[in-house]
Amino acid sequence: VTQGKRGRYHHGDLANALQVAATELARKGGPEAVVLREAARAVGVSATAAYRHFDGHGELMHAVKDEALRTLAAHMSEELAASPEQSDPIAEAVRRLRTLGRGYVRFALAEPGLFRTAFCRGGDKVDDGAAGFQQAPAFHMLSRALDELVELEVLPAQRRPHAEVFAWSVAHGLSMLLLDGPLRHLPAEAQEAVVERSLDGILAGLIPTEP
Amino acid sequence: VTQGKRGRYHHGDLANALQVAATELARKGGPEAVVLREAARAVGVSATAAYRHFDGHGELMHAVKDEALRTLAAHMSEELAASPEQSDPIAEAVRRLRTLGRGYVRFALAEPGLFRTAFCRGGDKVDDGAAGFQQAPAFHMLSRALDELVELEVLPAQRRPHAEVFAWSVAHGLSMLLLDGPLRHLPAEAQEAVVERSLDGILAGLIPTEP
DNA sequence: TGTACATCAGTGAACGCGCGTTCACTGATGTAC
DNA sequence: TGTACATCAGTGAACGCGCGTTCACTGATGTAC
Repeated sequence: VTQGKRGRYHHGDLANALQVAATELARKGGPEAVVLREAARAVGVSATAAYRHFDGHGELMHAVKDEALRTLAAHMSEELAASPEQSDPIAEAVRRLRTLGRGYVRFALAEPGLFRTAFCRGGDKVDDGAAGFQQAPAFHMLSRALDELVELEVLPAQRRPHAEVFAWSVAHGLSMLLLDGPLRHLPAEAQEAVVERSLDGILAGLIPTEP
Repeated sequence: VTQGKRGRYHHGDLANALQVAATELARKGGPEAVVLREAARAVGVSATAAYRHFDGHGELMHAVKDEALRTLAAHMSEELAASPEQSDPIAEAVRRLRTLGRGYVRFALAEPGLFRTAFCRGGDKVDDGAAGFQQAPAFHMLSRALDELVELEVLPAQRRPHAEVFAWSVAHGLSMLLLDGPLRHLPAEAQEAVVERSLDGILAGLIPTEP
């Protein structure tokens, strides 16, 4: 695709450009800010042009949600890569689970617009079935960390079923409460304390410990 | 206040009537459905009349959020009263914690419009400080149940701080994931399983158990 | 008990807004011969 | 290599919508004397 030519009639990559612009709107203003006309304006194209590439506002929204979800997963991967690996395999598996959870909440706090958009209502494809979420990259990372804990025999096998949902619920709920909920005015240090305590709760909820 | 006289010029209880109507809109359609003009229409009054009693849409919204929160707390209380009391004090405290959590999630699933409205953005008073949420009735019930567990020495005192936030996060996150999130298409029985497993997680996360 | 008048609680018309979407169109591109 | 023409990817004007809010107003209520 040629590029750089200004003012050319055929954009060449409009679908992509619109999605990028719309995602930027979401980043700055959350799901309500994802406005088809404004994305077109940002790209320098008439609103109508968007209809060549998206079925309408709903489809554009869905594309943005997808990208937000991918960005969340990428952020979690990065945090995983950034924190030092442990030599002890158990400590390493635990570290992964913790880091994944912390990455989730941190992303929510760092990119509230994208996070809200990723989990807002509407803009769903009809065909995503009951278990489609299991293909989500973030979910997959979480599953692998939990499987590892089972293999290392620190997470008892009978606690394995639905463990993802439990861990996910903690991270997600905490994110929402800190972002838009009753915890939204907590000072930064209290926020951190609350996050770490909740991560403790995930681990304690999964890994048996003697009193 | 006299009532029953139809078509009288002075309503007598307009503020209340508008709040009830607006809450009903929220119940049926979530926060976006809370429309000042529609609430006025439902009461049979001009839109302008609402401005005698509310500063505008934001204040009406705030009133609805407050009521939704109170309804959630009431629902949790009811579930508590409905489930049989245990004679063993420890079992009883555990049952309370579990029932509270289950009541929270069940309310979310039974009244999605109110639940979403209770936790939507916007419509906040400026004066609710950093710790205002601790006065919320639902939070208070949760705190009491946790205090009881400490007194009975099943919840170690060093785990007490922020325990509310952890428990709340599980219930809230699970509710959101089931309602609008990736778990939204889970069949009913899988939903129940996931709820119970997550409640297990709350308890295991707080109460030490030997392997 | 009656009357004047301030105050309260409504009315209805109007405004501006920006959205998503449709319509008939036109300029650019690429392919067949 | 040139030309005719189908197709593709844009344009710009227009529509209807319903919202929150403001404005000047009027009917009802209650109080002072």
